[in-house]
Amino acid sequence: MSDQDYFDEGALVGVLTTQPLDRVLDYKAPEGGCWLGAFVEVPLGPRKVIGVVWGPGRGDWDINKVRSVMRVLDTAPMRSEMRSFLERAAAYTLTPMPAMLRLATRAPGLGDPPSMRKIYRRGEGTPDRVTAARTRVLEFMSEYGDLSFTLKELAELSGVGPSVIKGLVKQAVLREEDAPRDVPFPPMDPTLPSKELTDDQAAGVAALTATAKSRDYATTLLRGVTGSGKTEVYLEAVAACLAQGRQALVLLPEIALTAEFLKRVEVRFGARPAEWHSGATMSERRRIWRMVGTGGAQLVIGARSALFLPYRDLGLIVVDEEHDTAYKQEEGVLYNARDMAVLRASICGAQVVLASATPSLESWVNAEAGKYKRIDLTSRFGPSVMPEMRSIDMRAEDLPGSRWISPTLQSEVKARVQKGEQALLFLNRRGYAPVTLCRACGHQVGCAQCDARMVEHRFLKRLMCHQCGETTPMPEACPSCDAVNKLAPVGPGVERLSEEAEALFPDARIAVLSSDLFGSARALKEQIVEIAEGAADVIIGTQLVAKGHNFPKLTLVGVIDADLGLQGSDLRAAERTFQLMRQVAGRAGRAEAAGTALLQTFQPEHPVIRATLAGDEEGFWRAEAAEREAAGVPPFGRMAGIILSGPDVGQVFDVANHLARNDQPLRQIGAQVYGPAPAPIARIRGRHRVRLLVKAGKGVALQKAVARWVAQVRLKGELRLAVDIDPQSFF
DNA sequence: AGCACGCCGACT
DNA sequence: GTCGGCGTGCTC
Repeated sequence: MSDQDYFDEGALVGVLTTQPLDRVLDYKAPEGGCWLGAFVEVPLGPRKVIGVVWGPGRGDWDINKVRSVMRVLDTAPMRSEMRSFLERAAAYTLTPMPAMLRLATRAPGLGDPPSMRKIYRRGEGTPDRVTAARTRVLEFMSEYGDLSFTLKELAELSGVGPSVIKGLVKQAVLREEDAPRDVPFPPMDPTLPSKELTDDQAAGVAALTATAKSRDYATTLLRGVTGSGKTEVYLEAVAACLAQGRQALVLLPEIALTAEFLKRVEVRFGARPAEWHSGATMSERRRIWRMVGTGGAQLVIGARSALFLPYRDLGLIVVDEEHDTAYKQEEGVLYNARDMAVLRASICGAQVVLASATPSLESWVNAEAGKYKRIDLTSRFGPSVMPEMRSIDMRAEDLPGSRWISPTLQSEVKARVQKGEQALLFLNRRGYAPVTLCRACGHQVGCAQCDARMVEHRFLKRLMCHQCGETTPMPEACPSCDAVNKLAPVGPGVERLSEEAEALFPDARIAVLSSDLFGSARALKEQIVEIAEGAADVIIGTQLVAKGHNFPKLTLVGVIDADLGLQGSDLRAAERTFQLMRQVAGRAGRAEAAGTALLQTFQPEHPVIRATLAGDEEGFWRAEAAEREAAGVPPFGRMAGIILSGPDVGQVFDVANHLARNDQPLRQIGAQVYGPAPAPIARIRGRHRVRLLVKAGKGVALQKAVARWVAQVRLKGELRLAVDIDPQSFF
């Protein structure tokens, strides 16, 4: 610690708290002084709050009102890497620092003294009677007695009930002691043997190990289809990192955090890692938070928020299934864990491994540009097995305007159900946002003001653009081919699709899988497991893909609307369709029955559709990249979403319109603003939500311009404004 | 975020 | 009279 990091008693220090005040507050250092990064308790109005010493005080507050830090907490100070990470993440996502600090202090009882628990040790006494159960406990204790166990652990591990333990305590055969609850995690052993590696796995491991030894920042895209052993490869990167004495973090989409995965980790390293997820109890969270800070946890397996734990020396972050949309936090602080992992690693000199069978286009472009290294694993089962893939030309199908399952797809589904197999009807989109399309010529009605598609709003009898808010009356005839009464909304919500499926397949068990329908990721995960085991014949879903689940009975995938995303309303729709195809390919290779994938499309000749059907990954990415580059959208341009919300629609729109009109700060960087338009979820808990979309060139200072732009409005009352840099969905 | 202050309706 | 509704504003 340098002199500048220490503050003598009475010196002015700046303290960052989690209170939403827009500045660091001045306090006097307490008796005994304090230091940069120290967690402190400070008085704020009538309350005590927790904060972090962020630097010297500014001295611009009335000195008579400046109060003293009450105490320095008995917690490892926040390291300078962590402070810069939070500052840079805040600047990137335009998040106020207090909200950022809240993310980083998501552990309960930070200010409490260490909590204690009872542990059991061998005592002096001898049992009055020797029973089989007592013998088991004593044998267990003589072998492992120098470790400490709680009542529950000791009972379970020696195979007796808790009353047996209590009985032995009474006779002083065992001794009850108080011990701190937050104890280090068992050490990981990186020297245990790995699984046998194939040549290309070994080459990948060698490359990642070399990077780990350099202790420099680097990001590697690890591509490998299902069954290619990418988990084995990145676990060796973890081993190399642990062998360097540094900590490692494996991020998984919440739903992929399974007992099965943890078992593999335990086999490789001989102990259970720390598990950080939404279901963790308060005391588990507290233990992990503390132990990560003191080095008592070497390996953390966690969901995205594990990125904000106070690691003492983080050397590796693995982002598994890096393409997964669950990495984007959509509430509160809006951040993408994959991007934040790269940021954090670049600050603390760690390496990042982005693992996926089907990388996001962003990562593919970064690897192509040489910003990321790239390791490709081929399947250990030979060339990847692709399902039989065909398009269904919807222009040739006889289908009324209100239905979406074509006769061809319908008969294929029926055939599978009769054989006792499963079929998945995949809707590449969440929520209800239909596209207006001509069933005679396939023309999609586009917006005259921008390049998005028009969406029908039945109750208004108008078409609306969800990007810029433009509306027109519902036309009678197709603007392209003049056919009358052929315009129809396509892309039904999952609920409407399930109604259609129930009518078409009355004897089949139909399950709807949509994240909107489940309260928690856990409930969704349970449902997925049941379905995988055969609890449904027809699955209707938007997102069960890419979660690492195996569906042995699934032999048919029908993509209801493969065209979504080909015209700009949801950038990633084509990407997700392609990822789904690859996932199905992986499953078809393992299941006994051959897989078939059918894409319903009005544009079978489109390059993206053709590459998807051909299973040509590089071709797909090149076609998709070309589309996005032409449209100037991410990753070839930058975007920001502004969501205004409040209980009064009119008021929300007024502010949004005011912002849209006063766009000078955006025009200065050549950015355009679209909207206001209803947000993806137009109303949440009685609050109306309206969105503005900003589109800018690649090299511009987007955040600064957006910050100056939104600073023009002062929000009164219930009105809220949130900025979403790099939004995931656009309509 | 909390919590106090403060200024108008239906209760003892 | 006064209990309490939640709008407005302050916290180093």
